[in-house]
Amino acid sequence: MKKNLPTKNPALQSSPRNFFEDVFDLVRQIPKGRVTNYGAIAKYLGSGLSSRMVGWAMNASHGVDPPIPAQRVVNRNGMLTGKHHFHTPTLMQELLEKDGVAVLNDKVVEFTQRYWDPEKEL
DNA sequence: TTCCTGACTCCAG
DNA sequence: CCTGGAGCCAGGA
Repeated sequence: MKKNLPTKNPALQSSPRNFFEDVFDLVRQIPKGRVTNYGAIAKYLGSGLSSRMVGWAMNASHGVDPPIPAQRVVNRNGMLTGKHHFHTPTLMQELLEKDGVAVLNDKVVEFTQRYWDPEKEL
């Protein structure tokens, strides 16, 4: 029993609803101008999760309402590894800059200062 | 069912 | 400092 969800998103229909729900919910809580990484989300959400799963969830975040600020999730080095999964390869950076986050060479500038740790902030 | 792949991370060399 | 391999969990072929 994990289907029959009232959603049009196929990813949400055939997967553990909690997982996506939790990831999306947490990502939405990332403050504007801050960023976090996949591992931190995985760790915060629970023990069994791996960072790959978080990226996998982000892959399903398109077309979700309310929108997911997926641009605020980068890898542990602050690099925009997921940029190619956006509508355009430059969209992720553009969204971050709109958030007031400078990006240089696919990396978040001053990543350690911008870093937002859910375990500490929540 | 087995095998491959992935928006990641850690550890060894 | 950089590279490579293993671990990770779920989904698709």
